[in-house]
Amino acid sequence: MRLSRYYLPLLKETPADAQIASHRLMLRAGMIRQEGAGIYAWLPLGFRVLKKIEQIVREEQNRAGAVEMLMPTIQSAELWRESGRYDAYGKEMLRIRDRADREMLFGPTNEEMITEIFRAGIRSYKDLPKLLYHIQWKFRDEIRPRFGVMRGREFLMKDTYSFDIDEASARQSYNKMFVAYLRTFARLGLKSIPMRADTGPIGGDLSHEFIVLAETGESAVFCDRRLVDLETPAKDIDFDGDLQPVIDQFTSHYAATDEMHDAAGFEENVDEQNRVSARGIEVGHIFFFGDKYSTPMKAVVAGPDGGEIPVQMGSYGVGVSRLMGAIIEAYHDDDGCKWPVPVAPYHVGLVNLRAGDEACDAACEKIYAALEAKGVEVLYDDTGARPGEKFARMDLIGLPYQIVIGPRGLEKGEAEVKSRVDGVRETAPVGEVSARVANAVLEALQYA
RNA sequence: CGGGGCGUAGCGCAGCCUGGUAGCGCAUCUGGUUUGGGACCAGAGGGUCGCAAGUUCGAAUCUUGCCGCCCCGACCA
Repeated sequence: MRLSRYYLPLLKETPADAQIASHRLMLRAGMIRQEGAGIYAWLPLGFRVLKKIEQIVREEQNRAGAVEMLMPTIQSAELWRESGRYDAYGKEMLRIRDRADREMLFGPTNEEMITEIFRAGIRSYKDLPKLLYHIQWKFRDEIRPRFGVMRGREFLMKDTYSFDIDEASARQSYNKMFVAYLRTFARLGLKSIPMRADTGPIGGDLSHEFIVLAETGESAVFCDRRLVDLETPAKDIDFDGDLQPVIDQFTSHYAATDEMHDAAGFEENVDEQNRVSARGIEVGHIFFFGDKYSTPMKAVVAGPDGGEIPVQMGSYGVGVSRLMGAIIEAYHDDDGCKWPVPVAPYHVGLVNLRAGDEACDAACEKIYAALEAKGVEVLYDDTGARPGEKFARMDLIGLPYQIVIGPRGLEKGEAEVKSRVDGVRETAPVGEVSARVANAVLEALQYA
């Protein structure tokens, strides 16, 4: 993409409303624009990152055996009356009416709808288990939206729903999502820590929040350092095999958010040097809730003996748009974002220091074409801006690699390559620079 | 929802207390000089002062109501 054709409204000054780094940088780097309290438009640069996060989430869901679909954002009140949540949900639910004065709502989640869809198509225990998901915009009329996309009212969420014949089978579904989440967050460059979450009135131990450690996190968290060092399950893990050992590994050490924290237990069970007290961002939440919806909504299947059995359900959410904020919180410095390659809006920023100069233009065009041919995504700064401004904005938007072409270097046949993550700058022969950078990018994408 | 604050040019702000020509920096446009870390000179354009009502000869400024946004707390991906 040529910057001259792009829409990239950068802000030189720090927006007064933005309190945390990710919000500030998303506004400054022209990735989002606020359209209302907790409501954001996704500008081209931010949209690309959002789509990449979404795609990684999708790939890991598919790998775990979940099946993608898409449910609408608008739902009817009728459905929610069946589960009893229409009245219970309160003011967080945005309620609207259509022209016939029918009560509708903008979905804050989809348990009711997926249950309705499930019961319409499944009759027998032989058709179980089922694992369905979608990635769709949600609206929750939060009392206090804040921190940009970290707590928006409208947000993009991946929500999966599991349907099983009994609790043992449901646990396997739960474990699949548990492993899928560990892999998803790792691929996004994040260290996530599963923490036992409050299961509410249902009880049991089948609810975990996935927390990313970050100074600006909304909740205080406590965990055992050994958890942080555990290895992410490999991509060839057998999702239909016994996942329990992996889950046990990740749940055997102390980890709790402040509402579940037991200070005495923490000190008793965790050596002092392994105690981590930090702040975290909740990026995922998995939950088993049994027949909470299937019984009132009559989502039943015929069992082996012909009797009706309410299905055992679970739901599994990932805050896709929130993840973007979490990634920036983890990867930035004073100058801007430092995108990990897999989610970077473009892999390479090609900086033409003297647009209009024949030699510079020609060298840039050649590199641009060579990189694109290899599948490397390039944002080519072909504008007439001054060098200082070009450097500053490349650092701000934080593409992993910058290739700098200027008259000074060209005289010696050299290009400069800067790695945004570590700030290391190297020179390379102009003829080799595209191959060298392409290799680095493609290697970083291998992880998947 | 309770507490605090803000709304003036695209962005960041001053002016308001003490009513009287709407201002500054950045950005934008034109011309010129520049060009390896957010340039310089000269000129120009751009404003329903959040909305409405009231007080007044006169309101960005005072009063009332409404709307929007931000921050702190209880809830959430």
